[in-house]
Amino acid sequence: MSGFLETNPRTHTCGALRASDIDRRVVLTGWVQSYRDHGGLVFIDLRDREGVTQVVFDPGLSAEAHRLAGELCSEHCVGVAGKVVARGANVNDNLATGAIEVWADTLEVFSRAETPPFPVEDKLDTNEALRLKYRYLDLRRPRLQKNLITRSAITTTVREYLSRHRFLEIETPFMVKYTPGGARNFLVPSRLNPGSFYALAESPQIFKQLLMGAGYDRYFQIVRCFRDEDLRLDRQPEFTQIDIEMSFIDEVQLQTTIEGMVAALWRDVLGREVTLPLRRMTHAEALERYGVDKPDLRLDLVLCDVTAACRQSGFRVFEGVVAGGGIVKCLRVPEGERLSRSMLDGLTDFAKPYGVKGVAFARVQDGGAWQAPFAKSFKDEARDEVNRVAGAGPGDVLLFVAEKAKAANTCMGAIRLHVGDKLGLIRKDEFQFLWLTDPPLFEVDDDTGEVAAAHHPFTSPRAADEALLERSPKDVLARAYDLVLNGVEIGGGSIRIHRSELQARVFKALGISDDDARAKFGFLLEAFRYGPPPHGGIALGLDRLAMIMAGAESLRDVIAFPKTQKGSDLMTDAPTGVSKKQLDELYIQVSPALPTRA
RNA sequence: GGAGCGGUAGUUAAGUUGGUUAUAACGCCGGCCUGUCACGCCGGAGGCCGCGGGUUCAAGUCCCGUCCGCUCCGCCA
Repeated sequence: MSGFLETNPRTHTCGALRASDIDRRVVLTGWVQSYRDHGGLVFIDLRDREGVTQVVFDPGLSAEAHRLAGELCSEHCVGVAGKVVARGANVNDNLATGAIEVWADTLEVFSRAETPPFPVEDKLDTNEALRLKYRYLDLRRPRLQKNLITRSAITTTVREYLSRHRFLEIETPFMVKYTPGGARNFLVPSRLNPGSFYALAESPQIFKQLLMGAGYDRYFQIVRCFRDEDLRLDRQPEFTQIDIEMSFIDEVQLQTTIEGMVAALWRDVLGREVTLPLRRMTHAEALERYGVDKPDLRLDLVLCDVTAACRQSGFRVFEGVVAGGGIVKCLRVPEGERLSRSMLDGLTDFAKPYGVKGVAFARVQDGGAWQAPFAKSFKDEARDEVNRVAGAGPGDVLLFVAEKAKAANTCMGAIRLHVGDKLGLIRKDEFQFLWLTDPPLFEVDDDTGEVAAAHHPFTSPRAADEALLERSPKDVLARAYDLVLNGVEIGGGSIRIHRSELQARVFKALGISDDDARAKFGFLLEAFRYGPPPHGGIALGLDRLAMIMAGAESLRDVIAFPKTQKGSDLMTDAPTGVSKKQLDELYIQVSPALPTRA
């Protein structure tokens, strides 16, 4: 049984052989992808992560190998030795190795496979739950293997690029002090300190700033982060960041460094050139024109604000919303005849989850008149002004949402993408990068007036806005930036505060008392009493980056062992309950209100 | 916390206004086949219709609940 690999060490992968290898004696290993028994000849497609090669068993060449081959099944793990032969008239153009085949004289079955619960191939869309339960089989599919190979290529290039630019890769703790604010933390009980908990780091933010203080002026880490928030297509509870921090730079220098890395990634991994510098847009412009803080620029449609024109338009629905402090947002869709009545009516249902009551629409006629249910009540001057602001002309359809600003923007942003997708206006082969700049430093709650950090409390305000910290916090803009790619936020960062006087003012604006600040971030504040450098950084979402670069549809497809939307791992069955003994050791009691679990 | 979609053979799906024995394809098992590559041909086995209640003479189908998966809103400094 043993000994095959000793006498027949693997010579090639299953994606390697070409016409130039004809007559060579080779040894391949892999899994049986498919099996075609002609009674006389037996063909198998042998698969490894590099590709597929056809292997032929001819009883005339080796009766023993042919006999063994007759018992093969899908997903058996085998090794074959034999000669590379030209396919002649039987070339298979669908295979990279299609010019040749291997005439095997020796077959070793390393291990047999039970019939897999689903076929190991790309095209079938098997139920996600089943795929996750048998993740190790799912991961055999070429599509997923390609994704993980791409992901590995990304981290290789990142390490090369950053090392070349004198960044140091430094690890920081996962088990950290709980810090309030921001994402919910996973907690880890401390056995040695009963009743006390670590938090799993939601990011290495404070540690990398401390490293700057310590003089490691260029740091990076490809690091796992943990956030106990609800999952999405592009959000997992544990995910990986390319975490970066630099001293003695401003935002443009940092962005230039990151742009260089992005260009290197696209060149090395995808063989595509990225034009630098990347486009920039302010946060305010993004909200105004795209309704979101992560515009997808593969689509040319833009929104406009027609609140002023609607204030006294005669159309009471809009007037009422405007009088109540809301806004009216408009999307101009060219070639509006392609939008059917049922599609337009359907938009109201589409808008509901956004807390929007309705989506109004008007077809613009020759001369600028509207064909719309509310056209009669809409004053001509107001209509002309809307047409002017929207740049509308005959044939266009205008879509309107009138709501509070946040809901109107979010909803119209979503409608823009929805309609653009329906009409095939999104250029799917493009990579549209964008730096989003100058976001507000604070988020001010409309109802309570409470001030919260929009990014994190160490983000520096723009120098010009410092004077507004006390007077008008909502107008203070931050030295922060997001990197957006095709409508996905793939990174975000900021220039940090390194002057304690400024930090104190920001804390004060946030309503954090000196005592609070000391209790929560005391070690950072103390560290920054000892000559911290000016510094700033960014964190890029490796998973999202990999998802886009690999052309994957879900974050799960670029993570080897992802979790379901409820955060469970269907393969290992995590999370599970634990024994009373384990809990006792940690001085933890599970609430009796909970039904007990395994 | 909320909304929507889905769950039928190993897999992917069909299953009509509730009505005989729940279909098909692929896969699987047995047989045949020396140029296939989605091989082909002949035969066969395979079902807790997610789970629990209810309505009904009768439930895969209708109602209620529940579990799981997916997508979204809220949430993600």
